[in-house]
Amino acid sequence: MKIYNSLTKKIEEFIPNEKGNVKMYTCGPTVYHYAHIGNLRTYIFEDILEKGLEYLGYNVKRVMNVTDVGHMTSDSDDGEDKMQKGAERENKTVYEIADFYENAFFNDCNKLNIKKPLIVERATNHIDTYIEMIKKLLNDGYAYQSNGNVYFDVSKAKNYYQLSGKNPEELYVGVRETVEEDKNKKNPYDFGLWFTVSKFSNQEMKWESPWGIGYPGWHIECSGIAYKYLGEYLDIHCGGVDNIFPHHTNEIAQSEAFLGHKWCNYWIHGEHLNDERGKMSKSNGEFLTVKLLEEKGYDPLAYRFFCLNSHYRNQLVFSFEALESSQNTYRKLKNRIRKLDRSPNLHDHKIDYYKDKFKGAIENDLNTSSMITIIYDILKDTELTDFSKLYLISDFDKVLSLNLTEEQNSIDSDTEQMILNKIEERMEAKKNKEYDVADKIRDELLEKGIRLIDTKEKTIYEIL
RNA sequence: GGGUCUAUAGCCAAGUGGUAAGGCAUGGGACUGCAACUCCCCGAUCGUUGGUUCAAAUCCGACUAGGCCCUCCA
Repeated sequence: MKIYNSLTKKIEEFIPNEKGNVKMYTCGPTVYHYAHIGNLRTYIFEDILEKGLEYLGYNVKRVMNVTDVGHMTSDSDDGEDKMQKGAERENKTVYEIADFYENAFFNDCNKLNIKKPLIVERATNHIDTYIEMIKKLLNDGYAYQSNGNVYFDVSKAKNYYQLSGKNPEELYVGVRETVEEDKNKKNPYDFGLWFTVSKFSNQEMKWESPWGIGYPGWHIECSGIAYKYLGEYLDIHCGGVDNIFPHHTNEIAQSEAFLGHKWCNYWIHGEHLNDERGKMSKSNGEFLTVKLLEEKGYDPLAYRFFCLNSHYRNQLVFSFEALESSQNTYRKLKNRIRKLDRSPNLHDHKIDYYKDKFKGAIENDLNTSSMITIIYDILKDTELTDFSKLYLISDFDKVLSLNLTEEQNSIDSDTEQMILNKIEERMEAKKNKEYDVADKIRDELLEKGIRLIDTKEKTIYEIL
């Protein structure tokens, strides 16, 4: 499989440390608010990556964290913890906030057919691991204490700038006016490993540590959880592109300093979803959630389809017009598949041909757009029986997860009888040329999600 | 200022050196009492410009435009 590696900035052949097994770590959400659909795009990409690897025969062990502490709104002295801020906003405890939004997050994932990773861990469950790591980093001279906090010393790290591709002389600190420098640091790029209560007195979540009561920095949690569940060597680490610097850069620095060797071979990042104005964010523009899409009448899977029609490394511009178009495509595609004859009649001489094609699309840096094209190729192929087509499409849907071969929604017999009666009534009206009556019946049923389809012989219906 | 990515029809997008996949939308047609659903037909020489090559959307250079990152972010 070929995949783009942010570390080397090249498309590379993927070779896991252990043949056939993949250790994959993906950064999870900070559960202080709902996820917007841009956040979710990254999780869709990671889901495809995981399922794609499995389709190719790999055994994937995937771990994800849930950040419920330590993620600051800024790195200066007066930075607030995002969770704390969320709790104050809603007048709840941070634990209540975490529970609520973690739940909401996985709910959204569920609607988008994003599989929950094998291991999902809260940051606050592993304080002892972070403390153990920080102790060693201090002991080995990679970290230092200053004014009650513990910082990682960036100047001690090897290749600190490799992933971000930055040049230390040209890095401007505080390019944005709102960013303030932390005076406790030796080097402006140093980052916090442990904060003490001395500075954040209103912090609700705090733990004992050798450096005083306090709480961990954001970056150490991912390194800690990855280390605890996946050991010393990682094959893949994912996240959104915005995490390349500083989050992933810092993870590499502290993990490799702690472990004493190279940690992760492949860094794979998903591009952002933009709107007409640029990057989508919670603070700028419309806050688009899965719930909102549903309220506007969109199927969450149409959004998944929209994302898959593009490439994970391409920025994608969201608009309701574009989503509408995807929903249309998605609906039509499912319609075509639904009309295939399900009676068993496997005709296999081209089955492997298409499976290989599909694998080729996965192996080509996760070319989801091509995967979808292959579905259309199959539908058009006159050398395949309907049954073979269904077999192939449902096989590919293990990766795509678009419910492509889902059967028509079923209804109970009472409803069915009601519909049949209405159709009968409408036929009568049509015979008598009472088109007003006929159209009214049609409209009423449509409102209930039942579409009448007039064919030459008779009228049939479809559940939407 | 530094870094990085992108540029293919109205929109999404494939293409990884051999004469431009696919989908949506639009238009035309079939079907219909009218529609809806469905089916059929129709569109681009690939940002600009040099170069390498028998051959380039595909490789190299320049230019132009745009996105993102440079301690909130997926």
